[in-house]
Amino acid sequence: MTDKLTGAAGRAYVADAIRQALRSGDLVPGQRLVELDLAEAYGTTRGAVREALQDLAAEDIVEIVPRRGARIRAVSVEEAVQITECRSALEQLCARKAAGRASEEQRAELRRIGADMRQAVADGAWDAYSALNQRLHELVIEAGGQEVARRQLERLNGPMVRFQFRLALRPGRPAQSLPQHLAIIDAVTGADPEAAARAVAAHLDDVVEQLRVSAERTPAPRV
Amino acid sequence: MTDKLTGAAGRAYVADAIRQALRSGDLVPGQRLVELDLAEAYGTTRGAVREALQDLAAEDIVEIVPRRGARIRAVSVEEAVQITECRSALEQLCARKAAGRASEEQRAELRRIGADMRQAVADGAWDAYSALNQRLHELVIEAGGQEVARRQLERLNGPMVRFQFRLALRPGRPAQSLPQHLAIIDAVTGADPEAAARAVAAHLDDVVEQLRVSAERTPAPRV
DNA sequence: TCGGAACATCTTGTCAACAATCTCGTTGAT
DNA sequence: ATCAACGAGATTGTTGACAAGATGTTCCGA
Repeated sequence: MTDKLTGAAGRAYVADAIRQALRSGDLVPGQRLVELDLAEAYGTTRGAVREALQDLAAEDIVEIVPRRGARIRAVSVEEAVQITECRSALEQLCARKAAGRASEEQRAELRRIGADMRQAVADGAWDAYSALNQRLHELVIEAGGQEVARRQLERLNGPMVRFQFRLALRPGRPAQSLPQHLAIIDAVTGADPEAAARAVAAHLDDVVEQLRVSAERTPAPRV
Repeated sequence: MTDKLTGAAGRAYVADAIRQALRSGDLVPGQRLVELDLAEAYGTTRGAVREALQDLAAEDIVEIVPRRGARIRAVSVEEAVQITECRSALEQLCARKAAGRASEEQRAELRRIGADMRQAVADGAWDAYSALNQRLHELVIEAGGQEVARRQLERLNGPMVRFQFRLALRPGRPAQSLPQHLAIIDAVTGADPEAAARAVAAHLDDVVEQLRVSAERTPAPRV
């Protein structure tokens, strides 16, 4: 860390750092992001920070209002629901394709993930479960070979980090979602496209449900 | 038009101008976009052009490679198919919602569009038909109230302009798509969510089919 | 005490010049 | 004739300074 991270390198670095800070809760929605502060904090130039903020704005993670700077965008429950519905539509597509064209290796990895998930829930290993969950979704998208859908889903997930961690915390949540995940795995490895789509839809409908319930119990996010 | 269009104004202006130029065929895939040339052509500064290019890159319309500048991105047929499949997934979602919650005004406008489309095909009024087609898709999204899906669909359509115009040119195309459009309208106005989703899926499956056929007849786009 | 006008400060937007890199045509050797 | 090395010109990347707008503070009058 001798030299300043400048230009393109700094741009990616700052963007990643902010995404990370959001995940870990160091940044909260509504918080102002002052270019010069960030530049000093991360050892870059204002230019690099500026471009990083543009990138994050394109991902709908921050909101830039002219002459007033950038702030972390707050995502309403209603918007989180819509995002999840879009995710559902796109992941159904991927799962359908994956059921039809996944390689034998991919099906094997899916089965392995299923077994590991059972184990993780039995052990109460929530971090491991969460990682497996993520890998499962990735693998379905990858096996579906839908590059375009993958990009869309990435964008969709950007603003959701805040909600995801609220959801994962709910007690009993892993036990509830486990059978849904296993159903997805069974359908894809069983080469049944329609069942795969239905399983994904059922899982994400449940996530929507959980979002709505969590909205009632949690105070509205501050702006 | 006395003064230079500077800053944010120029940025939006240049981005729009490039999108327009792409639609009208003045720019072709692979073409280099030199910052200084564009700045002079549109009467702006290099800075504004630079930012406009970043925006277009975020929309996947241009491709920026470091130190080598921006060029119009070429979209392969395979990618166009994937884009259309994603569109299908998202528009099915919107149509389902629209069937359930469209206002009476919106249903009335849909019926009107249907009638106008019949007329346009009967008259051979292809420009009018194309405009009605666009309005139909917009209206379904709007009636569905899916703001998130709308944004996603906008992004999706950016790189497709080139293919869209190739498709619309095919003789007999309007006559072929008319019944599909009418089926969508009937399902939405008839408040039948599943039929609406099926109708949208059928329409876009046909578009995928057309894309594949057109790929066989048209030489591969130059890079 | 409250409202608001004038001011000081902070922050973002813009530009022009400079630096770094790439492209392409030329030259010279094999 | 082919190829590689070279160099001039073209093009993008980066920086620092300045301009312009927003925010917050102080102070005065009612």
